[in-house]
Amino acid sequence: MDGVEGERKPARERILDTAAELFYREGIRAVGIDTIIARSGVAKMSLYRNFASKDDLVCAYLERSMVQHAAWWDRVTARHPGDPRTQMKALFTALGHWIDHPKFQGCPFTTAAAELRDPANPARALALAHKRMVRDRLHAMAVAAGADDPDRLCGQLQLLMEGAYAAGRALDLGPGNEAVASAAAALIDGACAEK
Amino acid sequence: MDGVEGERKPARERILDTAAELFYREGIRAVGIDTIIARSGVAKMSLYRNFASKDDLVCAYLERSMVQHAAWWDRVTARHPGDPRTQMKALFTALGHWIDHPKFQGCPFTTAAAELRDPANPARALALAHKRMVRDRLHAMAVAAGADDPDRLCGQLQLLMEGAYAAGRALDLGPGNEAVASAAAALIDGACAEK
DNA sequence: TCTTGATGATACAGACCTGTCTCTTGATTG
DNA sequence: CAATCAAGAGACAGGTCTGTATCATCAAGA
Repeated sequence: MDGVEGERKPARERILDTAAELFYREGIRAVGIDTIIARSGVAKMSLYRNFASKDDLVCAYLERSMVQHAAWWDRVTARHPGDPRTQMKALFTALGHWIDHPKFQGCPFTTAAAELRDPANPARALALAHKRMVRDRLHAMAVAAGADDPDRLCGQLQLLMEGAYAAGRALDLGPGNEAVASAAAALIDGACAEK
Repeated sequence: MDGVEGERKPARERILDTAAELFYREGIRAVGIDTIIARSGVAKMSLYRNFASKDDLVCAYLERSMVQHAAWWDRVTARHPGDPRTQMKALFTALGHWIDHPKFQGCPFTTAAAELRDPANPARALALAHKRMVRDRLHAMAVAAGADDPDRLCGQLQLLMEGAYAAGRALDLGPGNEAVASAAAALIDGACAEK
């Protein structure tokens, strides 16, 4: 309970930490239960006592990623309170930096959806739900920023966001850093022109 | 002996047709050799006589997709000879329409790269080579269109292109059709304005 | 007719994956 | 000390996957 520094984390957390890192870096289908077991130093039964199945573990990984993503979003926008236009630009600038990070491997939700095509897969449903949430938050910001056509700007920005995730290290393209921020600024300024 | 008269549908072609459809629709890792065999009505040994391995079949699928993509690109740009600016816009308008097609399932190369993370995988190398080729063609068009900063415009457009592929049916987002064309037009006009 | 080559059908080997079961260890608590 | 319970270790079952080997079929041509 008291989470002392020297103490080992509970099995469930070690499993989830390891699974998250491996799923993100190597892909969900490419990482087997046995690998997660070995890397987290946990018995197989400890995994299946904490998670009903691999699918369940994947869902836990995505749910935790959603929480982390929301925290990142809030952190960035909180730096420009009451200024949605600058908030939007700041999100894309931050995204451009994240793309250049050595650990960047694309969007975990987009990747999960690409790997898990079955519409009935609960992890896929989570990934789609996350994208809808992002869309809603972008739309609200576009409205708050006074865009002439918030739907259009929101759609354009989400295209750009997905493109930034796809074109990063995952595809070994050149530095997307500058292009992300500049494209977002061009679209935002174009859509919020004074009239 | 060598006289390759075109027989109606050699086994090799039936296999490649079936594999391409299944790989694209359901994913590469999700489709097994046995499924391809059953769906194309071919013996397993006929597959392995024509393709050294599943990896080899995946490469053949991607290589054929590259040819088809290049043909599509040429078809669209040929409608506006000598007008690179309109050519670029036409490419994104066409892309917006393709996204709404019922069979659209994202970019086959991006998906392949997402599924096959091993840097040594030859199919992954093909996917990355394709993206570089697209980048080069876009860059040449940006130069020809007289963009102030061709590198920047090229980067922005490729971000947008990847975003359009990712945000289509694969992620169940709203109609990207209009957003794709309008965002491209905004970026292109913005980059070629002062001249 | 006999040969030859391509293809279909099927069994099988070996590897890997998920998920279950049993046995043991070690820490906490009465 | 004794009881209890979470967790480690590892065997195992049942399935799927890739790739190989064997045998049967069928058509074309000398």
